[in-house]
Amino acid sequence: MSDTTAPARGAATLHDVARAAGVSLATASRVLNGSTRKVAESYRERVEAAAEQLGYTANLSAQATARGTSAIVALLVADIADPYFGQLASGVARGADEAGLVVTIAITERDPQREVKLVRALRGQRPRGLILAASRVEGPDAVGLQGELDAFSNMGGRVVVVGPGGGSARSVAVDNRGGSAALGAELADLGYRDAIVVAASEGIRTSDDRLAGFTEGFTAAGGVIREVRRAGFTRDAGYAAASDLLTGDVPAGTLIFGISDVVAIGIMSAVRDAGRQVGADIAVAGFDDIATGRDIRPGLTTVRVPLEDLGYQALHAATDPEWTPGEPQLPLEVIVRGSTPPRG
Amino acid sequence: MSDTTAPARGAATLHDVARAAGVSLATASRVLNGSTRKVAESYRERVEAAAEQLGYTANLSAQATARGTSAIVALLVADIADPYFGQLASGVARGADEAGLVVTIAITERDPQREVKLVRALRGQRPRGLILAASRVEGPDAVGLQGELDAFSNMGGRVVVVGPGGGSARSVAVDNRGGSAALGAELADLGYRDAIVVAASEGIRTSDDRLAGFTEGFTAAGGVIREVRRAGFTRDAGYAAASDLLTGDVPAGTLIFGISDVVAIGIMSAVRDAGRQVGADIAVAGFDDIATGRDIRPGLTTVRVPLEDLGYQALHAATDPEWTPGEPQLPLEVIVRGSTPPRG
DNA sequence: CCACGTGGTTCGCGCTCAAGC
DNA sequence: GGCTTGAGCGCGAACCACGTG
Repeated sequence: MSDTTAPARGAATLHDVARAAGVSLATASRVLNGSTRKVAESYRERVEAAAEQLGYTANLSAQATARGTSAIVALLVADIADPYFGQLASGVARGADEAGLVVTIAITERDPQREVKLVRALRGQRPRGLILAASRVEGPDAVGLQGELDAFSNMGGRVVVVGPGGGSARSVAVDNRGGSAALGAELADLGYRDAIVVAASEGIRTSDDRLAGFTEGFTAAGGVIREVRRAGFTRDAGYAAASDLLTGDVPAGTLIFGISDVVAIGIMSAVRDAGRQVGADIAVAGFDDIATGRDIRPGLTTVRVPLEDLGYQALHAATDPEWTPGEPQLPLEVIVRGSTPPRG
Repeated sequence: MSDTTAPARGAATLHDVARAAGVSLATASRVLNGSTRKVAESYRERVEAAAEQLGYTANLSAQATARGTSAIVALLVADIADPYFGQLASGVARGADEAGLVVTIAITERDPQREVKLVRALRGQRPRGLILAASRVEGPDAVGLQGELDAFSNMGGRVVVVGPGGGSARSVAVDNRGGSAALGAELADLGYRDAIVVAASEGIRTSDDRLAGFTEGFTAAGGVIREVRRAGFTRDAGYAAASDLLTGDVPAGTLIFGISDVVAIGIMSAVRDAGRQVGADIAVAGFDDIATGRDIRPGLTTVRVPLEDLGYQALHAATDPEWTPGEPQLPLEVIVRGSTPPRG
């Protein structure tokens, strides 16, 4: 008469379940945590009942050490409160859930040094995959990163970069150049002739590509890029850049293209705070189509990128053994809203 | 002449490091992963050098099984793309980072059944703490949840509920009632007399408290709640409720209070799509003060709750052994913006 | 001879998987 | 065939074995 059904301090172990069911550890393991081998129905039922009754849940850490591989995917973003990363993370989470994986998240705060440290720390978890959603994998800042990333790869983990990839990592990319070229062309068609671009620092591929594409599309259709301001990817950077811009002489009818929607929203606020009007006076456009762009007035003209799908694809790139780069190239779409009314 | 410095397939283990440094496992363990015991400087250096050179990082899973406790905190949110949860998660992540913890995140999609499954799955990780940011821990839906939560507690994990807590779980709460009472009073002072509230279902504490508080503050100052509509916590729910509302007769000067900013933003869009104007015509107010509320026009009147701090506190509630409920009650502040202009 | 301080050995954490009966 | 036994995953923490004073 042993105290079999004790709720126990500290989780029930597989051992407890096996004992309660009167079978061996291996048998219990087979029925509860998959295996190719079969086990007789009668045993299976007993084990399942015991597990249920003890509230057993496999200890994933132990499983991971025993199996040598974990069920974890790590996600690295610059700022989870930023809607861009939020939507992306949504897709990652959905995919992970479907695949029975758990996602751990870390925030770089856009600090390359911090990012290196985080990758190193995350490596400790031996995740199956690592998704980098906000990093420059090239350039001088990335020197330490590459080392960590390689170490991660050598460990058997898969590295996925969202955006322009580099090196051995898989990458899930968006056609930034093509999308902004289409945006530029469309806006020129609407009658805009003078544009200012608020971009990030040179060397940041996403920014460079969007700038290049926009320039291409806009000038080809007869527009002129008056100026390129260097800011960052945040709302406040956009606000500051535009505020500064507007202390100078910006004629009505000028278009300001923010390198991302978040930046563009900062620009819109700055325009208004400078006593100007968004739309007919100063037009604003962005890139990404975050949800907010739909609810602000005037609506924000932008290029829609299916962010959630992007995250979903990143997850699969990180976990599917056979995966071919640039699989389903995500469809981009120019969306014209009130922030860029047609210009006579 | 053994192949000591081999980069190795599959991560370097503590064993590798010890061998490379010519010491025992225990010594290597002592220098790399804390211990009360000392080890001679000469050994220490050799171990550290070897670890550095092999790119060693402790296997957290193995550590967790050996120690019997992990360095993980689990976070459960309804939707990570929702700015409310995004900002909250930001604070959780910051606190975790400071404490050397890793956070794993899961999305409930506001589905109670799903939530139960997730808690069970997360339990497998044996996290040190579990933060529930979006759940009703009371009511009929919560019956299964409570069981999982108890199991989690019995395992030695700490459960923290963001919002009105229940049962044995710690909770980090916001004074929803007081905040919305203040908001109601302030709006009545501005001259509003008729209000419609778009809330969530009855039984959801956050919604109930905000509704009760608002009613209290608004009526005490002479206002009248004309109607309470039941929707949900999403932008689309707010939009739908308000659209429906506006097919009926809603006189100018009416105030619509959305149970959260996200809902309020949906309401604003619906108001506009119905051909009405936000502000002097139909006034709108929300709760939370998400970042977007500052950038839309007119600005959204709301109650500011320091969401990031809330997340930060939740993390500490989940990890600090000595922690007293309702420690620093978070300061709330009514913020009046253009969506509720003073009414003659 | 007995503390003490420092390094090594060994067992076990909870689990999986290959080999045995 | 179906189940069990046993070895081992990477690590931590007792425990033991020395060498000093």
